[in-house]
Amino acid sequence: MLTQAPRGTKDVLPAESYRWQYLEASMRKAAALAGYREVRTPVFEHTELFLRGVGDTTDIVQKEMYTFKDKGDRSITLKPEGTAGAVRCFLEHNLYAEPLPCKMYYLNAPIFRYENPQSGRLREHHQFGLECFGAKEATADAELILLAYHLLQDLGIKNLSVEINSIGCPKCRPVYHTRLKEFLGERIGQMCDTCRERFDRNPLRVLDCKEKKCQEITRDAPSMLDLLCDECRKHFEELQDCLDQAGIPYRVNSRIVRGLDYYTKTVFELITETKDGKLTVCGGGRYDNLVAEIGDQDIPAVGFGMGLERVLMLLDSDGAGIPKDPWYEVFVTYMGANRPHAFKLVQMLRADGIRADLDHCGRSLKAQFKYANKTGTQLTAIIGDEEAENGMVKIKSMAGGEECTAPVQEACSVIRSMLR
RNA sequence: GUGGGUAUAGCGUAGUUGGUUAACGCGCCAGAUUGUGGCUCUGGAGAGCGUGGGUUCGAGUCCCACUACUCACCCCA
Repeated sequence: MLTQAPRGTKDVLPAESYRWQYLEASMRKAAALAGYREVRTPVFEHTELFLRGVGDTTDIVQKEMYTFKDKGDRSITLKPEGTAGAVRCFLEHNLYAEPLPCKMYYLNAPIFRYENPQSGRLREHHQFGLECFGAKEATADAELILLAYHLLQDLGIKNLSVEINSIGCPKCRPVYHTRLKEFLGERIGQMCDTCRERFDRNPLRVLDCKEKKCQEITRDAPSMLDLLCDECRKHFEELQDCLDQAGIPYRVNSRIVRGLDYYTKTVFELITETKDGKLTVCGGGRYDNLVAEIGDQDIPAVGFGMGLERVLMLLDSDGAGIPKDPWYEVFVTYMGANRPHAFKLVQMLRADGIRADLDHCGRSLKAQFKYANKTGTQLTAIIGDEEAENGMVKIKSMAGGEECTAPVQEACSVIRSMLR
C-alpha cells in the first residue's frame, strides 16, 4: 500500500520522461504557430463551476468527480475536464476586454475522473487542450481540427480519422430531441437494456449503441443534421468547406455525441484504429453558451482536449521514434585518490555546457567503465595517477575505443570537438 | 456500478496428482583482466510465493474472503 501509487494513476519514470517532453514540445510548437498562448489554471476549482459548466446530468458530474470539502468547508473538485477552468479564468480576468479572439492552451494538465481503469483510461490523465474565445466563425472550428490533425499526423500516428457533426443550438436542438424521442419511443421496447436507460437520460446516446439490433432499429432515426436551423446549417457547411479546402480526410458522422452538456453546433473527434478497436485521442467542439452560462458575457467559444497518455500509447504501437536524450556525454573515470581531480573536471565540463558526471559510489575503474557503457555515454575521460601528476586527462571514445591525451585546461575544447 | 482473467526475486517465467533448504533467463554486484567498458567464463546477493483466514501430519500448489493489477461494459482523453 505504502509503495503503491493509487489505482488508476501512473508514474512517469526518469527513463521515459523524454517521451513526454518530446510530445510537449511538439504541442507547444503547434499551438504557438496558430497564435495560442499557454494558460495555467489550478488543479481544483469550486465544485459549483463544474456542476454549471459540465452539466449536472452528465456521467462525469454524477459519478466521476473527485469532490471533497476543504478545511474552510468549501466544496472543491479536482478538474474532471479542462474547459470549465479556462472559461472561469477568462471571465475572472476580463480577458474579453482584450483583443478577441482570445486563444489559449494548456499542456500536461492533470484531469481526474473516478473511473474503472483499463487500457487507455486512468483516474488521473493529462490533457493538451486549446480554447478559443470570441470567434463565432467556422474557420475557428476548422483551424482547431486541422491543428489537432496535423499535430498527430506529424507525430507519426497512423490510421487517423476525423469525424465531425453538428448538434445544433438551443433553437433547433429541442425540435430534434422531440422528434428523436418520438421515433425511439415507438421502438424502445425492442432495444437493449442500456438503450432503455439512455432513452431517459440522454436519448442521443442511443444512436451510439454498438448492439447490432439497436443499430438496425435506429438506422432510419431522424438526423440532427436534417433539422438544423439556418444559422447552424450554414455554420456546418462553412466548416466543411474549410476542411475540404485544407484537403484533410474527414467524415460527417451524425451519431457522434459528446459527453459534456455545453456543446453547441460543431462537435468533433479524432479517432485512431488500434488492434483493440477504436480509440478517441482528441475530442472537442463549440460551446457558444458556456461563457454566458458561467459569467455575464455572451461570448462564443470553441476548443478541444487531447489525451497525452493516449497519444503516447499510439506512438508506442506505431513505433514512431522519439529521439532519446543522451544521459551523459562524458563520464569522468578516476583511480583511487584522484576523485577530487575528477570532480573538478566534471564541474568544468558542466560549466561549459557538457553533460558530465563521475562515479559517486566508490567503484573500481573497471566498474566505472561498465557504468559508462550502460548509460550510453559517448566519451569517457580518465584521470589516473600519471595524468593527475602531469595535469593531463585521457579521453576515450566508447564507440571506437580510440584514446587521446590532452592537458586538463584544454579538456573542454578537445571533448567538444570529439562529440558529434 | 457490473462481469471475466491474473497475482512466485528488480523484470520475464517454471514449479508435475499438496511432500525435504522454491528453479531458470535477463538485470544487479564481484572476480578472471590489481589503469579501462561492450564478448566469454566463474562466483555472489536477492523472493518464502499479493494479504488474511481455513483444510491437512504437511500448501506456491486445495477452499474462502479481501486487496491490487488487467481486460471488457457503461462512459470518456
